[in-house]
Amino acid sequence: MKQPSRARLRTPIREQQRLDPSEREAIIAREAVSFFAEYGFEGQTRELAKRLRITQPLLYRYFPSKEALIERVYQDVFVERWKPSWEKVITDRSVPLKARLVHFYREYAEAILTYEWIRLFMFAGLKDLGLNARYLKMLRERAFEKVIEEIRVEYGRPSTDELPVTVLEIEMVWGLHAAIFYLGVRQFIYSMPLETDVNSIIDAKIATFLNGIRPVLPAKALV
Amino acid sequence: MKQPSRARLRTPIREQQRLDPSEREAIIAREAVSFFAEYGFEGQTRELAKRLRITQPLLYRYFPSKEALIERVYQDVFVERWKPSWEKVITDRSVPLKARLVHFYREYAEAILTYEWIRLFMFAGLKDLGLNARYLKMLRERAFEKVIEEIRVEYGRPSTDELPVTVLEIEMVWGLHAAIFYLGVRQFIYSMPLETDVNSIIDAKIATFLNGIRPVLPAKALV
DNA sequence: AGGCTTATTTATCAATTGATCAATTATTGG
DNA sequence: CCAATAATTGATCAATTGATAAATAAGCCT
Repeated sequence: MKQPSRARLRTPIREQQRLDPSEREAIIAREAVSFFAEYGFEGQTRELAKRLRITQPLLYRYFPSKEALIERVYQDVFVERWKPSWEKVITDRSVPLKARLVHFYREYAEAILTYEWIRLFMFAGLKDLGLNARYLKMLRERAFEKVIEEIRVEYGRPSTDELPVTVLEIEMVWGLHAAIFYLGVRQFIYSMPLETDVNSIIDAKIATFLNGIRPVLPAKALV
Repeated sequence: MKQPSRARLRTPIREQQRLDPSEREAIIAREAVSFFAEYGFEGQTRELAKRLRITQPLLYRYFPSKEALIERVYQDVFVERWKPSWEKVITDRSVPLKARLVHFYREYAEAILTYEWIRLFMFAGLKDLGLNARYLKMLRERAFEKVIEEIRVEYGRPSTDELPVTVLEIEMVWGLHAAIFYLGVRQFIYSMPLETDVNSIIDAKIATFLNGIRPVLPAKALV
């Protein structure tokens, strides 16, 4: 942080030190996201400290344990990156349904198709913890079920209040979700660069999805 | 470990010991598959030994290192479980195309939609090693490209020899693959039991796939 | 039965690794 | 400029963990 007051300032050999606690904490959390995404949660605290150019015990000044740091990573990646506005995008009936879905899924894909999100989510799943099930329950309530309700309305079918979402309907939405998620898996877990534009794939999948879901929608209500 | 030779034989409290080397090796390899699938490759050799009811150094009698044992696991799961007969199923033109695809994908799904296969594949991917890219290259050559060739023939399009597989075509196949694979992810990584029959999902996905791929096939050849 | 081969165990090493605590030093307020 | 606060480091602990070597003992062969 400090530049020796009277030293000739060539290349600043030493970088800053003694940061403001809130700043240091943010820096550690940010680097931890990148670090654990790369090495998994078995990544060593010493290695993380080295990347941060600090000593390993300093981590424990800011986080009581490695587990607490990992919890922070979950929070920053899986909770903070969910945008509540997406729920409004899905349900805004002043916009055509297909456009809404394209809007939502493009933005959602942009949020989760990152090295950090995809790998951390998979690491978390393999470790269990129930984090994934919890996240996907949230996703189902805030997105999947809303999508189905909007489709029901669009095609004049019974509301999901009258007739709960069926297994087949939810399975169709899962299929769309799988297609998007798998793009991330190919890139960031299999290290296979995509040869196509993500948005165009998403658009195509949504078109296929909207066609495919019609046959599995419940019959029109008897008014 | 030993059963006193003249002891009255009630419940055989201790099991056998001093197995034939080939048998012991097979037992270790089998348990290692299950063990690493559960805990990942950071699972400890002592823990594995405990599950095998043997001591940890004995593992090193049969495998020179932990890494060698992991290689064996890869071999047994990813190489041995691929059935060459599948390639004949795909290309057997005495059978209708859709039936062939259903046949292949159902059997393939049965092979990979297991706790061991799905989790080990994901663990391997996160660790890198290029194993996944290698496997998927094999899958592309032995299955994906054959599938596309058969579809081309079915619809009277140019052979993949004349006109190589296009990005859009392969992307369609990836989509089908993703749908199947993701069923395994939901079950064995997210611990979310499926509410539907796998085969019926596969059948539906194949139907959708065959519809969706028509528009992306290259134009008919000018004969 | 007895001895020999070798499968298996016991003991142990060296390197890691999460965590703790006291010493150090950068920075601020007076 | 100096002293107090506290951010940062150095030293170190205890538990793990992959691996090795010597001791033990199971079971086959004659």
